[in-house]
This record gives sequence, C-alpha cells and structure tokens, in this order.
Amino acid sequence: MKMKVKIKNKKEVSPERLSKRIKISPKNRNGLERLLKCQAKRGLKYSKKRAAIIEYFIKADRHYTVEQLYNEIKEIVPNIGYSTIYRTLRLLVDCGMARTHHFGETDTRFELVHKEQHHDHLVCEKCGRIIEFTNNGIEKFQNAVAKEHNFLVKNRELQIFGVCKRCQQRKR
Amino acid sequence: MKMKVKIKNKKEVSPERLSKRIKISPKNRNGLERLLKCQAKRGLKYSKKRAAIIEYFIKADRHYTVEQLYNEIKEIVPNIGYSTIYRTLRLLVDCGMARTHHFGETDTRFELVHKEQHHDHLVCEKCGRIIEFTNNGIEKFQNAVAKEHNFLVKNRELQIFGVCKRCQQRKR
DNA sequence: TTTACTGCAAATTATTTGCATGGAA
DNA sequence: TTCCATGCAAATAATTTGCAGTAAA
Repeated sequence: MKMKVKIKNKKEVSPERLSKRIKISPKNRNGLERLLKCQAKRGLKYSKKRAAIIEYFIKADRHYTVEQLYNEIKEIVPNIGYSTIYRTLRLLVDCGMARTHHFGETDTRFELVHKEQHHDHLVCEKCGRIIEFTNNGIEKFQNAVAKEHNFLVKNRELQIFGVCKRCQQRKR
Repeated sequence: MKMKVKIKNKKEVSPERLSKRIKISPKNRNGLERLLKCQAKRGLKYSKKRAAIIEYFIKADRHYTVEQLYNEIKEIVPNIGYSTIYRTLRLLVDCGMARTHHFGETDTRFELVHKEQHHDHLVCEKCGRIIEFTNNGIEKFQNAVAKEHNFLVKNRELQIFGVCKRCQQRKR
C-alpha cells in the first residue's frame, strides 16, 4: 500500500504569461481559467515546456497514456523528460482540467475535461479506439440505484468493452 | 508498455483431490467445476496451499486486494508467499472463477464469480465498502448505446463512487 | 536574487519471473 | 521418479521523488 505525504507551497504569482502563451479555443476557456487559478494558488511559475505540453494535450484532445504523450511531445520539445509529462498531467488533474481512466490496461489514461456533460466510453479491444457517449437513461437508472441504497454519489465511471464498427467490418 | 510471452504446458492430470479437499457450498459448484477443468487442461497438480487460498477466497466472498488476502491467509497458512497468492488468483481469473477490478485504486481487486447475473458496484470512498447491484434498466440503455454505435459488446464495467449510507450517518 | 522548473537517476509500488527445493502423482 | 508448486530474491513496469543545475519573476 502506498502512503503519501504532500507538502504544498502556496504563494502569489501572476500566471498571465501562461494564458498569453497558450492559444486555446473558447470551449477550453473555463478549463484554462481553472488551471490559472490553481497555478496562482500554488505559486507556480510560467514554464515554456509545461505550456507546450498543456497546449498540445488540449489541442489533441485524446485519451493519452503518459508514454504516448511523451513520444509525441518529444518531437516538438526535444529533451523533454518523462517526469515533466507526469508532473504536468498531475497538475492538470489536480486543477480539474484532466481526468484519469483505466480502460482495463495497466497504465493510466488522461482525458481533457472540457465538456460540461458527464460522458462514458466505448473501448474497442481490437484497435484501442475510445468512443465517448452520453446517455440520460443510464444516468437516471444510476441515480435510482443510488437512492435505493441511500448512497451519496460523487462520481461514476462506465466502460463498455468490445469491438468497434470499423474493426468488425475489417474482420470479414 | 509491458510485453508478455506466455508459455503454456498442457498435460493430463486428475484433479479429483482438489475437489475433495475444497468444501464449497452449492452456489460455487459450477465455478469449481470450471476450475477443475482448467486445472486438468493445464496439467496442474493438487496443492494444499492453493486449495486453502481458493477455499478461503470463496468462503469470504469479498473484493480482495492481494495484500489483504495475503495478510488473512498467512494466519491460516503460515509461511505462505506473496507469489503464491498472485499465482493462485491469476489461475482463478484465467479459469473464469474470479474477475479483476480497479476501483479507482492502484492495486487490483479480485472478485469471486459465482453469480450468473452481471452486476456493478457502489464504492464507498470513506470506508471502502463495496456494494453490488444489478439493474436491468442500465443494461438496456447500455445495449441501446452500443447498437447506436454498431459496437459489439464483450464486457462492461460500471462503478459509482461516493459515500455509503453508514458513512453518511456517521458524519452527523 | 529568489524560488520554481527540469532532467536524470534512484526510489517506490505493484506485479511477475527465475531458480533451487519440496511435494504430489 | 517425474514434474508441478512454492518461497525467495531479483526483474519488470508504472510512477514518484531527490538533487543539482536552469530559468522565470
């Protein structure tokens, strides 16, 4: 079992530079604002590499493994280290700008939080494709189940594993 | 990324001893039969320790971490090693007698497969309690979503995280 | 000039595997 | 006797952290 002790530094620093440097479409505006607040609260400085990672991650908008992200980022930012990717993604998660999943794999996948709506995933076991979906019916029944058990819902995660349309066609 | 190469030995051996030694209630009968077939197919021998682990795991019928199971088993079978727990649980999973989950934790939890019905979990973030439930409505909507996407469903996993009834009451 | 950021190597955690030895068939 | 099962230690995999040098503010 893993035990963690976290030491947090808090200090005021203006994060304007980060917001100027990162070019983001409007849909990510509020996510970015959350990030800036979070940075300010922690007294983080602007950093070229971190900004590059965040910008890339936001633009790509995929369900990344650290390994995948590392491989793609290092083409743009040579000399980048694994730790920086890990640290940046952890920051995004802590700020609520990213979310983690384990789609039946050993390593963690990071997903950008930019939609207001909760969504779930179809995970293709052949090609690894991940398809997002939202379904109100499922949510309603989940709430009903929780109520039955007097369970206070904080979060939920649903994955449907199988074979996507494309891979089914490919087989024939 | 982890790469695996598995070498399998197949040989005929009678698994009668295991079935005699493990005392199991009727509801686990078919699970046990699957296990015995699986053992026979692989040419596995009977083993006192393995039998003890399996029997304990079946009787307890909980969502075990390897660590938890190890700690409890070693009281009964002194001198047991972690590897044996790992190897036995892997065997159970391969035989379809156990299933793994990651309830937002880093380590794997193992669950006994003894119900015919698929079920999902309410996971209490305060006390770690895991409550199983089945809900046909959720399943129907899941199937509908899959059909919409022409997705061939192989498996599904739903977790609802939050605070259980007991822990909510405790807070006040 | 202070203090955060980064890469690297070493540490941690969860899990698996090689090997010598004990035990089942 | 044969060959699987086990414990232990070493290996692996994913992730985190310490540290010394670099770069923001």
